[in-house]
Amino acid sequence: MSESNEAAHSPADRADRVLRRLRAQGERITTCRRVIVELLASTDDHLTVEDIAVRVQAVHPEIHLSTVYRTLESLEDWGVVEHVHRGHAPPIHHLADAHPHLVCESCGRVSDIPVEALDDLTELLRDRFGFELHATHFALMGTCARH
Amino acid sequence: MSESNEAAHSPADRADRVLRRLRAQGERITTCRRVIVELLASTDDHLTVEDIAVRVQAVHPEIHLSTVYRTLESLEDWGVVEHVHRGHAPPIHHLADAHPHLVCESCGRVSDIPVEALDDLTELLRDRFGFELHATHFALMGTCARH
DNA sequence: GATGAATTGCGAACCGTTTGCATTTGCGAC
DNA sequence: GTCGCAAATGCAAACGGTTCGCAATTCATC
Repeated sequence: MSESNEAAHSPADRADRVLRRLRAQGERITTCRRVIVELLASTDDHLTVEDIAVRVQAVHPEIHLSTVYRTLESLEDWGVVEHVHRGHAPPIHHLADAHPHLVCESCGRVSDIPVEALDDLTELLRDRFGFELHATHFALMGTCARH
Repeated sequence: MSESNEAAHSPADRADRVLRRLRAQGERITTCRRVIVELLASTDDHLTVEDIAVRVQAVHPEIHLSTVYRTLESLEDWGVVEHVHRGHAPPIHHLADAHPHLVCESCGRVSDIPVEALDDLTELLRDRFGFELHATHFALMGTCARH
C-alpha cells in the first residue's frame, strides 16, 4: 500500500507543497497543522479524528484533541483535507483529492474508486431527478468481496 | 405527495396490517409502538427521532424520548422500520420498503427514487470491485434542482 | 526582540443516544 | 375478570464524539 511507485512526489514533497501553499495564502504554519499534513501525506489510510490525535500525540503529547478538531476544520476550509461519512462509524479524513469511497459495513475496509465509476449514475440522477450528486463526501456503503 | 391514489391501502390499513403481524409474531403492542407505527404509516415524510418524539408526545406526553429510541430500535429489528443516514444531519426513519434516497445538502429535501435507478451502479461495483452496494441504508447526498 | 492577531490548551458544555434500575404494563393462563 | 410474570417503560444518569469560551501562548511581521 505504501510503497511509493510515484517517486516523483514523496510524502514529504506532498506535505511541503501543501504547507508552502498555505503559507503563501498567509496562513500560519503551526506544529499541529504541519504534523497533521505530514501525517496525512504519509499514508493512504483513512483516519478517524481519534486515529489522527493518537498519532499526533505520540510525537507531541501537548497537542489537545480539540486542537486536532480545529486544525482539521481549518484544513478543510482551505481545501487541503476532506472527510467522508460512513453511517454509524465515525468519519474519516484524508488529503483532498476528490474520489468516491466504498466502505464495507462488515470489516470497515475503505476502498478508493475512480470518480468515473459514478459518471453514469451522476448523469442519470441529473437527467431524471435534477439532482447533482456529491459523490465524494459520503461513502457508498455495502459489503466487500471478503464477506 | 400525500394524495392517496392507492385507496386500497389507507394509512390506517397499513398500520393495522403491521400491528397485526407483530402481534402474530408474539410481540407486545404497546401505546408507543402503536402510535409510532400509525404515525409513520400516515405520512410520506421522512422523520428524525426528534420529529417522531414531538408528534408522539403531542398526544401522549408521558412517552419518554428514550422509549421512542427503544421502540424504533425494536421496530427496525422486526423489519418494520428503516433509517437512512444523511451525513451531518440526523438520520431519518420511515416504514420499511427498501428504496434509495436523494438528500439535498442545501435544503434538506428527501426524495425517494426507484431501486432500479441504481441497478447499473450496483452491477458495476459488483463486477469491478466485488462490492455489494447497500443502497437504501445511506442516502445519496447532493443538491436538488431547486438550487 | 517587540507587537498584535491568530492559535492553542484546557475544561466545561453540548447534543444525540444509550443504559441501569425500579415501576408499570400487556397479555396469556386461570 | 383477575392473576402472574416477562417485557416494556419512565426517569435520571452516563456516554461518546464534538464544540465552545477564555486566558495563555505562538507565529510572522516590523
